[in-house]
Amino acid sequence: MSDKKIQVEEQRFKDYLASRGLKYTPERRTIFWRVFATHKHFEAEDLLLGLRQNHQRVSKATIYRTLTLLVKSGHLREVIFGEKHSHYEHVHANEHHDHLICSGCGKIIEFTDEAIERLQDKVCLRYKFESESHRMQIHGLCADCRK
Amino acid sequence: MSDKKIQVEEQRFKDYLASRGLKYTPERRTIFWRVFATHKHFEAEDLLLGLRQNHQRVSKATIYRTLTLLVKSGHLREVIFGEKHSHYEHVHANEHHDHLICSGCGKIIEFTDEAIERLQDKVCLRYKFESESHRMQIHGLCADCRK
DNA sequence: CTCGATGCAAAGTATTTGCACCTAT
DNA sequence: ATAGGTGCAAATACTTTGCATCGAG
Repeated sequence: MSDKKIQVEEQRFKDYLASRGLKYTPERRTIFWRVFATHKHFEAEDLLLGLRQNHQRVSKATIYRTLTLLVKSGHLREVIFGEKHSHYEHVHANEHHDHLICSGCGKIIEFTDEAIERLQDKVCLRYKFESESHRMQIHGLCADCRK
Repeated sequence: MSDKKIQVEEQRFKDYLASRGLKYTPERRTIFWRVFATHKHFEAEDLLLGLRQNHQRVSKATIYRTLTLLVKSGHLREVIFGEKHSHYEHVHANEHHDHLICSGCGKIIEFTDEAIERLQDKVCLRYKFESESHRMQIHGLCADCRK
């Protein structure tokens, strides 16, 4: 994502906060920019370490509190990959993807498949179920690890 | 599942244990039968409470240790429904199903869809990925909760 | 009789919360 | 000025582990 686009997102975040009387503090800005500085999935711990290496010290509590806000504001999505802690990824409008998770090297490959999306909608219809979100994960070995 | 079938599974479990020099203790038998006495998804805590109500006291540690064994022996499958703790379900040979999870009442609806399964295989081919297992979950509102 | 199993309590992980002090608005 | 935010340490929730004792094979 370009800096330009990140700034647009940042404004959306500021607006979100302002609209409910919350504040855009230096800590929140620091976390916001670190989160959008990378495009990989990450965990709370990764974020903490990344900030430390940049000599930007923010407490664990604030990181968790801010991640929660970023999920509520629609900037992040929480994903659980069979582990007991959360992973986060950016939300990109109009794009849904699923994951292939390699049990060999831990690599996470994203893919999109329109046909699967449509079939999921059909399943919902069949059960009169109103879908809010969905996720699909395939665990196995990636091409490299199969060799 | 009929008692007859459960006994067959129990034998498989005994064999599994025997084959690696492990023992079929009264505690393990107690847990085994409770696990197969119901067909719903359950959590470690449910199991503990269920046993308590039956005046069968088994320690939490043993429950966790035995659940791990039942997963390894292929009797149970571990599923995570967006919460941070595990849910378990029986493994039935040759049957794979996915889940609709109602965010209103917490109900979990199982469904199978052959077309989706086939498309998942195609995705794996596309990425030269060797699938070991997969799961799909759709979160939303069930028919009852939509009213 | 022996090695694995059990219960308990303590230790781990990942995350949340209470509180006194601080600061963006 | 004041409601909301921060860091810290303690609390929580779920699960695992160390250890002394027990019991299945």
